[in-house]
Amino acid sequence: MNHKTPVLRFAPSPTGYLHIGGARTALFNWLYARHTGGKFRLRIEDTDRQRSTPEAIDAILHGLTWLGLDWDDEPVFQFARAGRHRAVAEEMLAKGHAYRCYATPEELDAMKAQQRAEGKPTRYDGRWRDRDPSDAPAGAPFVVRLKAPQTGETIVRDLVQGDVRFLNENLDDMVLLRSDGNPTYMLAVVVDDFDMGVTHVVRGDDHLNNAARQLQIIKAMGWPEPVYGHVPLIHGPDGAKLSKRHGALAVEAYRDMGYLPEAMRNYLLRLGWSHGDEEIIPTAKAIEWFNLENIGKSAARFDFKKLESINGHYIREMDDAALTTEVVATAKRQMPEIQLSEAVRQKLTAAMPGLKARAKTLLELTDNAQFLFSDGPRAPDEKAAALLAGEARGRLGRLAARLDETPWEAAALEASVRAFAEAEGLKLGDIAQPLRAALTGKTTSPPVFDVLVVLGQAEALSRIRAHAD
RNA sequence: GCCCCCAUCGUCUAGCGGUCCAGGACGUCGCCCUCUCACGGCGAAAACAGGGGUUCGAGUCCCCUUGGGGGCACCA
Repeated sequence: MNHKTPVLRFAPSPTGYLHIGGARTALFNWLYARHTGGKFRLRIEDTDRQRSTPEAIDAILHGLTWLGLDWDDEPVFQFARAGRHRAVAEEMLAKGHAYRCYATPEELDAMKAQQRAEGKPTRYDGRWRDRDPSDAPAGAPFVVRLKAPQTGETIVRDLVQGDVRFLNENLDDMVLLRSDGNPTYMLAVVVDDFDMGVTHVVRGDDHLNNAARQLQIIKAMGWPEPVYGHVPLIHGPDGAKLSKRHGALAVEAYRDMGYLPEAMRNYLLRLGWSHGDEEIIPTAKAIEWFNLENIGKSAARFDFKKLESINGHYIREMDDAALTTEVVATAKRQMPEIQLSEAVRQKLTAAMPGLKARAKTLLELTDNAQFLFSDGPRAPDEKAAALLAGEARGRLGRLAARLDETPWEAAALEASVRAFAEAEGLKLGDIAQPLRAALTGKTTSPPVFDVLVVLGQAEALSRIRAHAD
């Protein structure tokens, strides 16, 4: 192992949004870089010209930014480096570590078909490996293949999975340069990692097999081996592979569902990494504690319930004013026409201590805060309407008269309502619930005396009288 | 088909040969608090996939089976 400052990288291919699995991989890389004082770099693997789009690049960058994962230096765009990749292929050719293969696609198909028919594994048989270059058909297209070792084994020393051994006889001579002169992924990754000085390759374990092949190129070039860490994939709630149907959403979908970036980081970290029994791990602690050794070896399922619980925790921890800003932003996103005045913002902030204990997401919080969004009587929902029927109207009317005389302060209001209940021979709940319904239009809310205070006397009384006789 | 990885409560996990009749968290179910719903507190049910070894002793090491997952392109 070397003693240079670690350089980590996240290398998404811009063929879609940043999904939750990629987000976690990015998080692990970022945490390790921050933990060690190393670098966290980005490389956009845009060599698939058909499927790569600028929109996807944008989505990935925005996703990372929302998650709070900042990167060092400028992102590297892989396609722009094709020339360098070609040069390395040439160098390998010159050193005898690679050779030209003139087999046509049809020929290779036939080869594979026969191997299958014979029940043998389908592998390139090395038909051009030792052929004299003068046999080459003049002017015919060719690919450049790695002259891979045919005996012995390639060992991936993985910090997560341990030593993983591959028999070289099972790895065929892979293509380095396509017949159109463009590099393959295997070549490009190795060259870029080397040029970027990448010391630690942390990525999904769907790349574990690739690591062996990439190692063969690295060895042929005599380059230093990076430290590998292949992280298990995340599965959907049903245990199946993550798909759009369940969980493989763009990270920004989580923002839209009302999750906080800090909560996402905590949840994602805990999904596959542990530090004893610690569950609540704020980012500062995460940076302090993170290591590659404690990454779990098995795939994890995504569990919204736990995410919600952690999100609720961070909401409760969050500053009231900051939360108000989030609520306003959420309300605007949901109801673009809404105008929330400075007065409303102040009420929201004042009510926030009571509100935030009752919400697990920003969506829920915003929904529960709606009774503060505008003045005027509330249209009660079905359950609230039931509480406002019958005797409640008369009681509310008499209560309003009493409240009119009460100092507008929580303790005094509570004393007043309790006295009223006693005078009417009621339990506190018998009047508090209709009161809540009149004030908020709902059957649940923060403590009703706090609601009275936040609303202010005039607004509160007007809402009560709207449902009183 | 071939190669590779994985396997502790429903879920995420702790456990790195004895201190584990297996601990924490989410969820679930009780109880307490209480003006509602939450928050908070207390408590309960709930797991070492199966079979062989190794060892005085195995959740922890080895092998097999089973079950999941990933990879086998001139895609990344």
